Amino acid sequence: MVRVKKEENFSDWYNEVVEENGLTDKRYPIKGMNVWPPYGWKTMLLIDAIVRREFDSRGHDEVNFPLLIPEDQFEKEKEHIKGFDSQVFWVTKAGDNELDIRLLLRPTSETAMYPLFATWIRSHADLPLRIYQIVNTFRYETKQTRAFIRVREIHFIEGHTCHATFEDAERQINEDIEIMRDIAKGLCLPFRIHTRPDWDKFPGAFYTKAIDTLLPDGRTLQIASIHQYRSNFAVPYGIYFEEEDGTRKPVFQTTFGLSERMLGAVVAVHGDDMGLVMPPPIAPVQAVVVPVPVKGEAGSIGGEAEKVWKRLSAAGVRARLDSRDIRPGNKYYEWERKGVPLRIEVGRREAAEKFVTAVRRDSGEKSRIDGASLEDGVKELLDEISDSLRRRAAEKEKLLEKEAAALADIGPGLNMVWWCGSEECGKGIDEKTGSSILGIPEGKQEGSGRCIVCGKETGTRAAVSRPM
RNA sequence: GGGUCCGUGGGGUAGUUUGGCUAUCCUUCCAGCUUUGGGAGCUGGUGACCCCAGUUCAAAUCUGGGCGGACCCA
Repeated sequence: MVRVKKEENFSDWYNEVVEENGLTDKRYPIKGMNVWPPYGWKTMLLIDAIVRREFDSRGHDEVNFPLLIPEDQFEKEKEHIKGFDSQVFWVTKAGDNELDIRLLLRPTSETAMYPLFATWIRSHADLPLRIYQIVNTFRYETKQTRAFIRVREIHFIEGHTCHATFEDAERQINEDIEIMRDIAKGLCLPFRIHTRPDWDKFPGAFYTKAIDTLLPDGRTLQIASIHQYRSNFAVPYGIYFEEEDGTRKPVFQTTFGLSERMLGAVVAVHGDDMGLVMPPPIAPVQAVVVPVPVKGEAGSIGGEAEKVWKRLSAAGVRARLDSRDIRPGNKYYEWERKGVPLRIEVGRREAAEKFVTAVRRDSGEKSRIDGASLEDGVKELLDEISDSLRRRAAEKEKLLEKEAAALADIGPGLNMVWWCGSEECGKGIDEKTGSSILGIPEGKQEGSGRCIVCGKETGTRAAVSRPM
């Protein structure tokens, strides 16, 4: 098998690395619907655990709504249905009978939840309502699919909130950004926030803020999005509440969506030519203990390695003992490809002198951890690896950002341009360069310049890139 | 929406043009021997022509349909 280098052919490298190291199995015979094997699923569950921790600790409650939505219920918000119409899976038959009211597989759960919200919310005392769910959603992608990044069955995390005022909904959006910061910290991923142009916002939304990450090939990947709905859904779905003065008003709503794309971004950003590099907070195996036996002492060295493994497990480190009867070099190779952050070697020297050898996946650096401080030493190293991954990713990301004064300057990476704000010029960039406007970046609106397309004076900066 | 190409063990492939022997090689997996501080070696073994129909003495190979996949253009 020819190994592909990451910088030479990112696309092939990605496909190979996710499939060969047990993150996904693409052999299931439906396009865009892949199997989660144990290693990949465990990683996703660890990401989900961080998500749950961040939502729960801020008072959001987890729920679970049905997969199927009746057609009439789906169709109440006109923009929304228009946006999803072409990619909905339908259930039209049950057994031999045609259904009177067709059912669809949720492409997202607004229209499943909102009729219930209308019954849950009576008065201002019921607000804010803040819930989320982690479920699979379905979208019939016709374009090329890619593991974790473009799929038809999506591992989706959706937060939904209802508020008494627009301002309170805006506060929620700021909190969503905080939640995103904390989740991204666990993934060791940098990200940027872009307010999407009007023609690219979520169907039915008032506005959309997207969380974008730069991939090493200079494209961008949207890993999350935050939507302000105002009362666009509350009115058609009848989600009204009674104010203290007795007046009846529609609620203000927001949503926050995340998905397995986060895992795709982790693979793309941190991986290298040897394979995966798993950030310690989400690594299914944080440290693998490998005995290095010599003739006649295999038994005692194996025993030492087992003790090390048990101590680490007891201390809360996700550790694994690899006692298979194959040569140590073979084990190193396998676990490196799987991206395990730390390898702990226990051989004759270690056993005799009461220490272990730790080898970092991110840098290859070897160090000696004294037996007495094994647990603390390993945890410290894992933290250092996380910090170093964050630093390295942020540095690489910064290199991908540049100024573009003319259309000809627009290339791979994140291009910062002046934009007059018109749809014509915005879409013109796409037509002429193949890159499109991601949106208005957070906190970069200073000074003024001439629109990169029409030359009109403007104070608006926009980020332009090729989306994945 | 329009077009092009492809489907051979778990993975990667040869063979298809010009129908014909026990379907090639690498890897994975299993067993034994052997070995163990960076992917060991030897021997043996398991395992495949996407599905249906047709042409033919004979189909992985040709024809039609289906299913699945990849790519290009709008």
